[in-house]
Amino acid sequence: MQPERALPDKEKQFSEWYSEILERAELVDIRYNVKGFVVYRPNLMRIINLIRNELESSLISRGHQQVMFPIVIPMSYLRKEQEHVTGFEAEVFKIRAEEGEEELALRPTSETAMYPMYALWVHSYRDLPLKLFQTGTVYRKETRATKPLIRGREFFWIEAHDAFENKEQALTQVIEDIEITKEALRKFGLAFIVVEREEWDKFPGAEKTFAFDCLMPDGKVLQIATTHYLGTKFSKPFEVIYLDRAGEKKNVHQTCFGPGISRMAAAVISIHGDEFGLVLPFDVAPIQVVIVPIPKEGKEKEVIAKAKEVEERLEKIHIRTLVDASDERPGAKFYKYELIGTPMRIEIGEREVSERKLTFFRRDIRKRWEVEECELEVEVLKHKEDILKNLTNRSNEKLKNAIVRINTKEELKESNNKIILMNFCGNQQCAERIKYDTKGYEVRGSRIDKPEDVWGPCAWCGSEAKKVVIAARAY
RNA sequence: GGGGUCGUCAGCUAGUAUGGUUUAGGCUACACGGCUCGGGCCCGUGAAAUCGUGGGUUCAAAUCCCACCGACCCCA
Repeated sequence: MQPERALPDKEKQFSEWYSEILERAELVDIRYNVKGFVVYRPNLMRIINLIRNELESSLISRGHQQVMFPIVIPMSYLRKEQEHVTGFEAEVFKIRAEEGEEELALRPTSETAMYPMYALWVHSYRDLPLKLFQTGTVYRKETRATKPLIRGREFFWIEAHDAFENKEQALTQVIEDIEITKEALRKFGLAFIVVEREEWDKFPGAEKTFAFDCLMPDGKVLQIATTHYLGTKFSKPFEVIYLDRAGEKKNVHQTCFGPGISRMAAAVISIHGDEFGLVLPFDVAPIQVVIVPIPKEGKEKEVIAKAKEVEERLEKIHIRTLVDASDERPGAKFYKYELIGTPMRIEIGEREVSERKLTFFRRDIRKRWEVEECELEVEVLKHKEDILKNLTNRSNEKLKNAIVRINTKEELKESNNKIILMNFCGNQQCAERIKYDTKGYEVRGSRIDKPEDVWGPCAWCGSEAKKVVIAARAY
């Protein structure tokens, strides 16, 4: 082992670790040289597509259909809902209009692109619910420092936009969106908290906003998905109206759900990774098992034949397998697949062939062991589960240890890289003071996955607390 | 919006203070050949940089000056 080639310590120097892993594992290339825009390389796209498929099939199995809307939005559409424009206009990329044409915006999100069409498509309660999603990029002209996959001016996500007859149905959808996200994050082994955002911190134009936050290694939280109840705030200006069973005109109640694919990838990379590179659970691993043949002079054929045989057996049980028979040295291959996070490795050399054994290696714990060849399938499937369990436990543990309860201003000021649980008065001014006086702690909202009862006065201002909230530094 | 730091092969960089023996050097990666193969071997050879762009000063500019472009950081 050559320590000088290991990555920096993830916990101590997260930024350095993150930049290096993105480059070394060939995930992104930042040399495109436009602020906030990076190139996604094949190793990243394969992970991203697995995340994307997971979410898309989950949406489809719950009655959504896929669409694709234009990337440009006429400014007049964007301006139809007042709070919405106000929230986004500053960071919209505009395409200057030619003489006599309308100015266009690159979509910062697609409500105002989609809802004019919804108005044309929805006439009757029979057209509802309307559940559509698209996968694609959106654009926001961030002025703050950008970080690949975490804060870009272009990002890749899914947005599902649903329309219902009434509030109850819409709120049921919000719960379903939360379920979809939880399900996916469990497959990725990521710990999370779900919060309802404060009144002033909602998505521009939403009645209610719910968000998923993951804990990054530097103690900041990363919002990786949101779902919003929009009420009739958009259906009024966009006139998305249906006739109900009594023949009465009604505005639809809408929801929108935005799981961030690039941010989920960032979370998987950051939360599971270590000083040797990525650590991927099976469900997001482009290669799940890599077979490294170890040739000895004169025995190459037997070794390769055995490797191929093992590969075939694994493919039969739908394991994404690769035999790396290139002429690099075995050691170089070991490091390479550890760098890109391949969860399991099987080494096959002369010894394995003659003893009818296989040498296994697990990326998450970096341990080797031997099993009888006949145990192959059982062993792989067993460890597939075990790896996910281990990553989940680790990640849950870190989240649990980061959450602390505080009761006073002083405790909050002294907190460092913690997720704070505190009583809160509910005032925006108070939240702004907190952010200003504590080097960036933001009130993220109240947990809905683990609700808490108020146990004292507002930890900041001392007045009566209305709720218990999470406060954290955030990306 | 205000302030700062920095642009040299694909990556990391030496050289810039004091302009001139530097054919702009090294390590990694890359290509070819050899030797190997149970944790990134080793040996040899090669290719690779109009020193971010444009202008200026000078006998002479990567080095000094100006402008622009780009990246990064800090503060509001």
